[in-house]
Amino acid sequence: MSILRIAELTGVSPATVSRVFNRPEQVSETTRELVIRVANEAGYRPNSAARTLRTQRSYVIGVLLPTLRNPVFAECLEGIAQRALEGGYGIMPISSGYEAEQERRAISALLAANVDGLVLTVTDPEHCPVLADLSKAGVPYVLAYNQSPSHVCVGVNSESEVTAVVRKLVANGHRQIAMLSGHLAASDRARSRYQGYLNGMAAAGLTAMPLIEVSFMNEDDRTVQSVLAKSNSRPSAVICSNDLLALRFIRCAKELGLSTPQDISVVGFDGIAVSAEVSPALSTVVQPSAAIGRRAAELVMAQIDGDLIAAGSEPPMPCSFRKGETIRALG
Amino acid sequence: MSILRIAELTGVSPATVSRVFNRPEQVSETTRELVIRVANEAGYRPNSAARTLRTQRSYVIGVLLPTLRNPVFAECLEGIAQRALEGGYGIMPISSGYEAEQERRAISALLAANVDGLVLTVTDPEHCPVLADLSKAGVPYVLAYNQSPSHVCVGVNSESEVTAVVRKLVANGHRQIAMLSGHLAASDRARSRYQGYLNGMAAAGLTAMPLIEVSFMNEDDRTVQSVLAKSNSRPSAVICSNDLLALRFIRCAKELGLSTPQDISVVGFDGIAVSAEVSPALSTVVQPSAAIGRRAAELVMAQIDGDLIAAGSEPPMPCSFRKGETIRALG
DNA sequence: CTGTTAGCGCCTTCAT
DNA sequence: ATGAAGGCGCTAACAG
Repeated sequence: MSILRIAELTGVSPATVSRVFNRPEQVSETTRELVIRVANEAGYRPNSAARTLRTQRSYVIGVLLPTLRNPVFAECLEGIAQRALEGGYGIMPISSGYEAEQERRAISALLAANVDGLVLTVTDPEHCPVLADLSKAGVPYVLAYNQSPSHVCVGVNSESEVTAVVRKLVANGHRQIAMLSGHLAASDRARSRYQGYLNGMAAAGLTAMPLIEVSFMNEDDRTVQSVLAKSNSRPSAVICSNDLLALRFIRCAKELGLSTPQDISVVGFDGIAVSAEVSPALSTVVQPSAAIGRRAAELVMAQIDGDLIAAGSEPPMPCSFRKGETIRALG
Repeated sequence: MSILRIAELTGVSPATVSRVFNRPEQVSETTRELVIRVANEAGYRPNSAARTLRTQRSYVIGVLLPTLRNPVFAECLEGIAQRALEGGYGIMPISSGYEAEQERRAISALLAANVDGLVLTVTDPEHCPVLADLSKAGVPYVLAYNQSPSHVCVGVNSESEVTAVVRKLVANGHRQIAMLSGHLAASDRARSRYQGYLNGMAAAGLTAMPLIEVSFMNEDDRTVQSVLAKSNSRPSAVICSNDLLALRFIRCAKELGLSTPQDISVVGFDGIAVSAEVSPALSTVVQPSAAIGRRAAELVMAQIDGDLIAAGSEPPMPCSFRKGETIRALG
């Protein structure tokens, strides 16, 4: 069922049928209505491959995210998908599992699929060969969550947000504040959040405690427990670099007989929906994940349309703080 | 950078270059290596739109899921994406938000994008116009989570799983067992789970309690509270039709001063990762969501390859039960 | 406002 | 084992 068939059926030329779908205003109302009616009756659908081949536009945005098992990325993906759809685009997502090798493979698959642009979250935007490949291929892209002066990025200011959390904890009487994070090497977000922690502690005139670094995906609750075991140097509050980690930490502490927030205060980062549904509700920095996704999609679409967007020109999006129930005021 | 350019560069014909990528065994080793080397140096990528136009295969699977905000679907999507990638396919997901109108729109967008097949979860497989559209369009599809004798479905046997839960609760001394669910109209899964509850109660010779039906997306904790308020008829255990609901229920109960499982036992359904990380860890029926996604993808790919798969021929996948910490043994 | 024409890049008989 | 040729369905000049 091609445009030619519709042309036959209506007695107009294929070009006119094409115009009806692409530049309706150039076609007389009579013809237009005729064509539309016949096309509907015939169940005609324009063939997107042919259109893509001809116009060199696939109307597909590729998406590369670390994982969908962390709701923060799933929410973001939904934002991307929605905004893309509104703009007439489809999306093609792949997860990288935080692995450089898979990142490569994924990008390669996405480029092979002729995507017009990409939204992605990479491990390290500063040393990332795939990004170079993309510019070389001339495919516009936008980084989500990553922060880097050399690329177009959509995200929040993790650093200052965490600094603000430290300030808040200090205001609540906390002095022994520790930070729990996944491997810093695996995420620039983790690094900025840690930096924000260091800044906050310094600003408050406090000594930063050693970073508690866990591998997150694995079950290394030991590390955490060993830190909590030394009751003399135990932190009174722990800032976790994401909500999933925070939830796990709370559970882990509880197993050692420490309840939250009575014995230890906990703050997360991300604001995933479920962390508000549990009890105690997690106190956390809420990132606007869906909005980040939407904005990122918007920026790729703009670039695809030829707009030039300067690296670093996108202001950080605002976070909100969810008070929750996992911070206790001391003294 | 087309196949013609590579042909020029190597001095062979375009046909041979094409063969190198599609039927390498038909090309002499010397030529093959030459072409591959040159293609790599030139950064050549086959153009998928052209291939699709020629072969009538897009190597894209469309995916329609209710939402990604429920991790159960995000996990499933990841499974689909992985398996599809392994099979050389990309995926194009859209969420329906549980709304029939959006379902229509999404399917239409997906068909317009020339997908070769679809994996989808619909509200009601028995009265679903979009499914009819799909068969009419001749596009193979597989339902995930839905259960229906008239379509190819991948999922679990919700009904018997819930019945087993009732049995388990009864074995733990529970008699007053209630069920909490989202709107039955919005989901055939919810309906089967409820049916499983009814069956289980009947089998145990117990009187089923009135279904507690909430709208889930909204904040109608009132309904729940009003049920818990009547201390005389309060259930000793509540089966929730999904984990998110269970988590919220636990929180809700706690606000009324009822702790889980001391005052009330709770069982979920889905086994989303996060429900194991909270404390108390949720007792729940664990669906193999990623595996469901993988299998569904596999079945669409098989159908795309021409295999005929009979409706209802796919056996339900096995669930496991996560013991968790939200069931208390009575008496 | 509408028709004619010429590819977009690839695959695939058919021939050699 | 390789080459030549046609066409998948559509759109964008260019005419008229």
